[in-house]
Amino acid sequence: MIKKTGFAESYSKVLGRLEQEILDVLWANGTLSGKAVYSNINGTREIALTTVLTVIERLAKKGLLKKERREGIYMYSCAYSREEFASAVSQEVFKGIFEISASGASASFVDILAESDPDELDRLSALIADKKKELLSRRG
Amino acid sequence: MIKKTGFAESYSKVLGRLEQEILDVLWANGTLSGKAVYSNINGTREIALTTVLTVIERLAKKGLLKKERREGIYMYSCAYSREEFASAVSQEVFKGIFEISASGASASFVDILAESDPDELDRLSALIADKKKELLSRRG
DNA sequence: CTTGACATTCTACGCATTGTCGAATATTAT
DNA sequence: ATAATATTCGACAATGCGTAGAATGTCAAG
Repeated sequence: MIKKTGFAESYSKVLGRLEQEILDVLWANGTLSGKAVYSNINGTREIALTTVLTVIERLAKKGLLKKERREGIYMYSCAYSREEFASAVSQEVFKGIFEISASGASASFVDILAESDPDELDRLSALIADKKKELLSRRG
Repeated sequence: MIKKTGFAESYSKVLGRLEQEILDVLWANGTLSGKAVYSNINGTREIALTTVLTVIERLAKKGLLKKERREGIYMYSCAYSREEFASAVSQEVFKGIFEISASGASASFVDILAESDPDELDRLSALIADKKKELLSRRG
């Protein structure tokens, strides 16, 4: 068991709230106009159109969204799938954590994975098996 | 293989540079005065004493450092071991990433783990097996 | 070609976090 | 008490995110 420390919450930030919402909407819907994204989010909470558009633009500028003009208006879509995005971010985050301590990380990973998506445990086992084979064949 | 995306670096930040340096010095040395921490870091690069002290204070305020007066001056030490810290931060970070995509995260985790510490793969297998048992017994 | 509706961009503020320090204050030893 | 040393305070810059009004651009109908 791992102690409740209270300090760690602040380090969990991968995406801001609105950024996350925007990506979620686009992952769910494929390609949408800025206004359509806004409509989705505004259905849930009060927010100004320009707020959503501003953050959409920032995400596009960062390369997370594709922007293309279609029949007069700009349409946005995610530049990376959920999985691609999670992979890329994970790589960096994991590197950072391993720099602190590799041993502490594995245990936490399994704990949290089991909590958030137990079925993934099997898939993870398979991934490890594959990776081991890969390593062996590379050496042998 | 995972594509180089370029956007992910910014999301890897767990600690700021100076924060990390300070914790590293204290993890390596146990308990030190602020000035001693400063000396360690100043040996590597130019920095003002007060800069180091300020960040030390912030870390202490966050609960990451313990502060106690000993023979007239304040001494600092890490409130958590490297492993504890990595665990706690990992938990939060993993939660955040799993919200995006658990499968993408697993793949990356294995990749990076294999790269940075291949022997940990076996340990990870064992952890998964244990966790599965744990889940089964909890249900059954 | 002008006008009005709608789309897009610009600019800017607030807040939080981190790095950076000098100045002010407190403590201690002589 | 005074000088040296230790500690705290307040400040500024840079960055990132959320927020949104103002300004500008686009385009079709009249």
